Amino acid sequence: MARPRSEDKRTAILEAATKIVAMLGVSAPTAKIAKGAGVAEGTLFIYFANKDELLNQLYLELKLELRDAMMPGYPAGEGPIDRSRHVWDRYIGWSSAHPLKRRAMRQLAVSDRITEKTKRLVGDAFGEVNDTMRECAAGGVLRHRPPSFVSAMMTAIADTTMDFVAREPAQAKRTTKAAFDAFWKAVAG
Amino acid sequence: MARPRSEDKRTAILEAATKIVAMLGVSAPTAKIAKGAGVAEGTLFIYFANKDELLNQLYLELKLELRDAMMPGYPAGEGPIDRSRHVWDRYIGWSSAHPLKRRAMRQLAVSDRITEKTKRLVGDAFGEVNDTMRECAAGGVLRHRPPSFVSAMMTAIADTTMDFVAREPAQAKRTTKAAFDAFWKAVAG
Amino acid sequence: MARPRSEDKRTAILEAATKIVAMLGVSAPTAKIAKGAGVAEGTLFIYFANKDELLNQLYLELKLELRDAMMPGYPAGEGPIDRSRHVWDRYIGWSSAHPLKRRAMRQLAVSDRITEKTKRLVGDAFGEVNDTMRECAAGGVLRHRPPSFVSAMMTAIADTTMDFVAREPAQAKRTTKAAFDAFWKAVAG
Amino acid sequence: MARPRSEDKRTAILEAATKIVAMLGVSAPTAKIAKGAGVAEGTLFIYFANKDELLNQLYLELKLELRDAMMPGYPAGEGPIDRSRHVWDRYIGWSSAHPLKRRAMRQLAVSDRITEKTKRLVGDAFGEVNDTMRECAAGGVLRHRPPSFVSAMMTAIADTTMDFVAREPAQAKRTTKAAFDAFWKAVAG
DNA sequence: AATGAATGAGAATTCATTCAT
DNA sequence: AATGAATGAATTCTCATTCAT
Repeated sequence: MARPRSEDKRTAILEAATKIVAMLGVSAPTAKIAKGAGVAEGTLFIYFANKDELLNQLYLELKLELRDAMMPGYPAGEGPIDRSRHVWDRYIGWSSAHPLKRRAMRQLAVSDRITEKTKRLVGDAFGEVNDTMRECAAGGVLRHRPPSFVSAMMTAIADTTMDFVAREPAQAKRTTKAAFDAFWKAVAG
Repeated sequence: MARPRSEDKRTAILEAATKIVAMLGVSAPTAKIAKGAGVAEGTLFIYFANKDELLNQLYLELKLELRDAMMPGYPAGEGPIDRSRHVWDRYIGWSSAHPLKRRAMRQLAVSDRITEKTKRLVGDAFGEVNDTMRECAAGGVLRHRPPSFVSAMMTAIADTTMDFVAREPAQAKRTTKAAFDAFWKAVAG
Repeated sequence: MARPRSEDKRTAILEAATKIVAMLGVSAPTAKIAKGAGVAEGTLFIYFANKDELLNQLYLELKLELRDAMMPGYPAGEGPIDRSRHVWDRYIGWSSAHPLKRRAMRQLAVSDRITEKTKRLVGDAFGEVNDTMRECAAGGVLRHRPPSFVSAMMTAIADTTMDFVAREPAQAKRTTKAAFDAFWKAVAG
Repeated sequence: MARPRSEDKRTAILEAATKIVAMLGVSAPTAKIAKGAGVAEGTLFIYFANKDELLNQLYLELKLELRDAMMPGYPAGEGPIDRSRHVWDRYIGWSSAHPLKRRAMRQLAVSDRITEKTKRLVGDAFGEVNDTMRECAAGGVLRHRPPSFVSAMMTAIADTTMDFVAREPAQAKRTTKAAFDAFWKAVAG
């Protein structure tokens, strides 16, 4: 297990892992992931000590990417509903644009292979998002709950929304609109 | 006639599967499930043709049990908020009382091993629950969405709630109360 | 393992075994044989102590049936070629009429599960057939070989013939005729 | 590059398979074959995708080896009986020298695991042998039959011969001689 | 560093046989 | 006697990980 040399290969492995985990779950064979990345089976273990480390890294990177997609352009000067809407739209937008990433993230989230440490790192990374959520929820029934609860609520509502959008794409606009209204009432109403 | 097939053993296998799947996911070995049920490895395949059938049956039974826990005592004569509250309380109550069942249900739900047929059976079984949800949502922003969407929303919000209750049991009451208020505003507000 | 009561059941098991062994080989499961015979899995072991005994009995019965099909109507008064032709025709006739029995017999013959004892019993049973063969071969190049060798030769030539007839049924008559001529030349020429 | 795939190991697996299949039939466990070859159980599946492929390859290689043993030194200039005798001697010689190979070949031939494709490849490979047989049979009763029929007849007669040689080795010479005479009369007489 | 052959501990099933009913 | 549920060893094949090249 020597020191890895190519950042490209690491990225290729993580991208292949996204696809394969999305499709086959966390029990996806490392050999398939390596093949998808265009590297040899053994090479994977140069970049990741073992499969668990790969899965944890993947989860972390996906979550960080999602976070990075949510904040830019945040309308700090606007009212809470606009700020909330911004976060919501970004979340829905990123998830719709990257269905495999979303599916992989979910598979990882329910698996027992994501360590507490990884979960903590993810929590830390979402500090800014949570702050935003706190502001949005400042006047609502959840104002005394931890901000991560509000974030989780948004994620839960948005994920459910996307499941239905996937089932009935024709209603996408209306479903998303209604779901945001519901979410807004939930946190701020 | 030979020994009759024992309902007790079938139940024991399903109960063991609940525990093991909750802990290890759908890749839980059938050998461990059989051992947990106190039967031989081969016996499992007398009661379930293969692992997929076991997983589908388990999912169906858990969902039916949850449904049966939700409806009794439904206050049909009361106003929507009370009726809604009834369903919510029952859902939270059952899930808190059976954390392993809830966890197993989730593992199964995100796996790709639950067939469309099983999903349809579950959907049919929740007809009454969905009717209730439709009534509750009649005046809210989700009134034009399918009732199963409202049900799914409640499940999502309640599941998120329970995750936080599990993390901070001291705040259970307050968290649950606030979450119900949020849910109520979301669907009826 | 009590004493079996019904000869019908024994026969049913052997008949089912013929079909199943013909189709699946000697590794055919006893459960399938029992099902084919319309009896319970355990019943098979009342009539046959174990699978090996079933297979040996089956082999013996098939061979005896074949023998019984070959001798009746034997034209003792005719010349050797007619007598030989009689045996040949009977063998071809029986095998064509009972392709499953023939196939089962072959599967059993090449398996390692037929004991020496069974083989000896079969050899003894073919005494009369062998005597006939000795007479037929009396003037030929095989006259100093054991008569069972001549029998085996006929079986080998006839089996090969039937394989080709099965492949090209349109040529059945001509193939069979030519093969008999070849056989006759081989043993008597 | 990693270790290259070793031709030695492939050969060792096929040789072990020959022994084990000869003794136990096609139901011989792959684990035993691997052990016999001195490789790990999993290694077998690097060289052969699955058991069926192993069995088909084995059958093909044995048949090709037999063919290669039959033709060298073919006395093209001699008369038909000498040419025929050459093929016969080579067949008997190879089969006597490699009883396990012969037994394995038979087990495979009667099993249902040899695909049509493999059978066709074998048939193609025996084109030259069949041509020889056609010439030998040109003046006999089988002259209008397909040459593969004559080949099959020779194989059948020779196999029967070897069974008897195995039973009475003291008579080997005489039995083989008489059997060839019989064969010659059959095809050319 | 990169490769992919090699390993062997499982994984899901199957099946001959036993035994409670 | 007859049944078929119960058993658990055996079977084929997979896969994370190691290591010779």
